[in-house]
Amino acid sequence: MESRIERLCVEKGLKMTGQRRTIARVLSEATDHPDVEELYRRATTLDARISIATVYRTVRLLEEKGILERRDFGGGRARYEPTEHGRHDHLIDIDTGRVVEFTDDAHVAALEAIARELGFELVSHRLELFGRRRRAAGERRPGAEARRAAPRAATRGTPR
Amino acid sequence: MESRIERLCVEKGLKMTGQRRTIARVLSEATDHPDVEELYRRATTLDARISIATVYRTVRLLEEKGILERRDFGGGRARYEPTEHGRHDHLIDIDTGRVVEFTDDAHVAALEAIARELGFELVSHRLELFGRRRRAAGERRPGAEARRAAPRAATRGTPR
DNA sequence: GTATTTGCAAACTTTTTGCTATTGG
DNA sequence: CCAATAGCAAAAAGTTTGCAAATAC
Repeated sequence: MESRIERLCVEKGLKMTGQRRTIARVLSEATDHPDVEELYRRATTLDARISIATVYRTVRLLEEKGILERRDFGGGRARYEPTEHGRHDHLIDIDTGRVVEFTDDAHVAALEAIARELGFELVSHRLELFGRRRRAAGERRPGAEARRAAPRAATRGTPR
Repeated sequence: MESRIERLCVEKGLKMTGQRRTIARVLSEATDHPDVEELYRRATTLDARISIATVYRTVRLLEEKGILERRDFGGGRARYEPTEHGRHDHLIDIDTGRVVEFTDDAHVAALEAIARELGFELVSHRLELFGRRRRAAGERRPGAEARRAAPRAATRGTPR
């Protein structure tokens, strides 16, 4: 079956190689925000003859075509997600790194107003909230070290 | 004269070497958001025996001490600015790359509400607006190519 | 059939690090 | 004096690219 992303690729007139089909499928099935290495891992599970260079070239191409969007949640790696119709922003759990999506309908208007006040027309925006899970009374949260480390998501040279 | 950043360093008990003093001064005098290479350039103008490794180590240290804040405006390089008392966000002119600062007092409350609704306590946030200068009627704006290229600020491998 | 795409490995950019020499307090 | 820091050059990590072989249309 043809994946959603594959359909979009065809619509854009892209030549559909086996590799692209596989990557498109991985992207269509993803509900998170994988980085290139993760995409590569998932893709090679389905088809071993895909190189990481192809994954890089493909995400770049799909981004240029407006099919994918590149995100940066800190940590030095670009992460990707399919372009959605409904625009949304992200909240990152600083203890676990988990990403929660939310929409900010009412918000965008406020942002537009801010931009206009500064003499600009708002083209796009990036809003990321960093938060900590609120626990019920008495509930304990993860170790203190994690709490110290998390706020600055992994500095570049993090060993795997 | 002791620069503002240098004073903060001393307060934090940091050993003030000549190099750090120079970098602190450069940071204190900056009104923009320089990346490491730019800091290095400015610092070596004042004192030639500063290595780029020291600049990297210093910004990292100052960031850990809460004296500096790391920003990412796209383009693959981290940019730095002294921690301000008044919190502010950024609007990036997608035609010129110029960064405009603004405060969003009323906004933060709204963000906190969003986080709370999702079950989180807001720790920090990142808000960047990307906009285009609004011109008076009849005024022309920069070439169309620039407009196409700008939204994705320079991909990694940009030649100097 | 031919223009595109792939794999591979090498190059490149940004950032970190090991080691020795230097220096601030 | 001695722990902390600097310089240098090499290593990492992420990403891009040149080129020959493979492939979609």
